[in-house]
Amino acid sequence: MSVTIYDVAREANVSMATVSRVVNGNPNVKPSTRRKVLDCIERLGYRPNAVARGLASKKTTTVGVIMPDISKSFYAELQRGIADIATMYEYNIILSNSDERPERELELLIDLFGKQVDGLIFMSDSVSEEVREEMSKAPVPVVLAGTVDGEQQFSTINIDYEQAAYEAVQKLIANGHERIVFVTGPMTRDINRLHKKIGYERALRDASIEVREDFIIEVQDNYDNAYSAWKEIEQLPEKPTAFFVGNDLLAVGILNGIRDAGLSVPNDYELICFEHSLLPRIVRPQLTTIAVPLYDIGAVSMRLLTKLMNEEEVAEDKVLLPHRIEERDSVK
Amino acid sequence: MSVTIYDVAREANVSMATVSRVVNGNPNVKPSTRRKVLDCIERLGYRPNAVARGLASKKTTTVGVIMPDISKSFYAELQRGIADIATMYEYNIILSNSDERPERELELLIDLFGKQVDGLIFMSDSVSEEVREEMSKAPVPVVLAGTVDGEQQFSTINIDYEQAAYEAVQKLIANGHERIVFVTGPMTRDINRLHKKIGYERALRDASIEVREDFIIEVQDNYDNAYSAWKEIEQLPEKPTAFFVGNDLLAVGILNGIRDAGLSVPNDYELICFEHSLLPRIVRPQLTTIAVPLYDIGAVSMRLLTKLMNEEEVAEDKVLLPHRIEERDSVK
DNA sequence: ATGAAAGCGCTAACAC
DNA sequence: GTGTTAGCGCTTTCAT
Repeated sequence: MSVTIYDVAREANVSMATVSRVVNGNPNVKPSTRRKVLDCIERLGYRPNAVARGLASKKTTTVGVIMPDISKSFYAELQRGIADIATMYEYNIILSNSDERPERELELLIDLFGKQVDGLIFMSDSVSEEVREEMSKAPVPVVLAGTVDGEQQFSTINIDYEQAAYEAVQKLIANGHERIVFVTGPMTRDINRLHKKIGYERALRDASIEVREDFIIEVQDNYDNAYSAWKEIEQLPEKPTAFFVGNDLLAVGILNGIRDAGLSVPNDYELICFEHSLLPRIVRPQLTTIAVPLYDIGAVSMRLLTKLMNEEEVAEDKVLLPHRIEERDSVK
Repeated sequence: MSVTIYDVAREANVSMATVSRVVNGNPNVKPSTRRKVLDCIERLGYRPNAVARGLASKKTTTVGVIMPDISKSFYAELQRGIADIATMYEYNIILSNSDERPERELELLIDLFGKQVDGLIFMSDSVSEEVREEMSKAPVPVVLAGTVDGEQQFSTINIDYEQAAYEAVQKLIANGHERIVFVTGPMTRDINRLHKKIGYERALRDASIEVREDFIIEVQDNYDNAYSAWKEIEQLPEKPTAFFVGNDLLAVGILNGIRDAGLSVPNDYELICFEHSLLPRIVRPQLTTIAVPLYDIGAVSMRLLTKLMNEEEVAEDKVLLPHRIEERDSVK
């Protein structure tokens, strides 16, 4: 077996309580004793067992993170923000992918609470009823990162997606466009249905432009689908002149569709989208976007979670981080 | 306090051992008793405490994963493969980023072993001496995923980078090129110095082409640096005619440099690179690449780890997965 | 400043 | 088939 606190105590001729004190930096230890203990720890190669510590102290210094899919840059970037702050406060992260399946999300919540995480960060594109219920009786603090909570029930870090969408579409309108197609991921997602779409419609209405259902193109959230969607859009009886796209991957699909058809952005079509990755800077023309501070959303979420776990006062637990429009070459 | 196994036992008029048995699916329980216990569990809302279980059983059903940076698509994709197999075998994952700093890697190893993970997957671009030493005395199985171990000491899942590089360069040579630039991330990384570079050189030598140091361009591993590197390459006294690039992000940097200078791929230059993400399919022209099965590397690594953790026999613990050349439009 | 002792919630012999 | 009991390795009162 490996060396325990008890072995150290015996070796140093002190009680395990004293060893525990020096390991935990408790000041109530005479310097000479501390040195002696430290010495034995070193010599025996003692490493505290975090599981035993967790059982005794009821703190695991571990937080759970549930997200749809780490292989999507949106979440990977958020995760990096979360992880850096977690490191700073000395928490580990148990990361799991839900693929946005509510049953799976529920399973994971139960699993992670069972593992006694000290807190949880949850990401998804909607909060289902079962999930809401389970999170309501969570034994530890929960914060939603980059995730829309219609009920405003949980602590949440986001940007104002609706307003951002509004501004993007407004920009297109200011450039003289009236036939603006909205290309979006599944409308089953609250973020699309309740925010991006609403912002799009509000901008049109404020400019007295009719909202046309056939100008709202819903696709599965991947590059190939967006690329094929272009063919559908090409057939539209009334031709659009501009695109507002829900994210950069879809936007590049549309862009490539346009370009492979021998047409040009921004001459034949202007386009603006949300920015979640390097893509908008990498393609040609570079895309004008609404930059989403993903890393910051993750970092702020984790910071908030640390406060909640420490039972510190928090001024505001529903925060909207600023976004900005990144002017590049897909809009004149 | 929350409900414990003891509460359930009392409520069901059985011993905690029996409750433990039904919770763990031990068949030595009379069906009627099982039903009664299950009923109380349901009624009291009992959830097993995984920390206590871990302390008693010495198994945490948690594995540690150390990687340089989850926000890089290379690692995110690997991680997805790891995570899916982990889910299948009911392990959780503690994920942490090392930024390739050996001190940090060491810290994380110690931290994760302290948390009593049942196994560990390690990724990095080199295995430093301290890290090697710590992993050698690991209390649990370790496997390296997508990570070069010069000493062949640890279980490892990889592709044959050297051979892949060889084939890529050979392809360029077959197309008549003699002045082929190798653009690479830092040579401090074993994978670049010991594999990709060697494959490049071997291909040249086998074709009796001189290896020129000024044709090996080392850059920091990001898009902007590759983009600027183009300007440096442009100044080369002898002009290259083709590029072999260490990864797709760097390749796109070079590609954009070329195109923004008004030149064309594949007409003015041909280019081939390793493929780690969607990028090669997304840019125009689409890039000819060596496809690396990242997801599979992750999945196979995790599968191997499960066997090791179960002390099953493993036929081979150093595996090279197949790679293939993906013909697209950056090579004629 | 230090020690003794009682748990934390569970598993795993072992006994019946 | 079920109960008893001794830990797992630590933290945390409470004494001293």
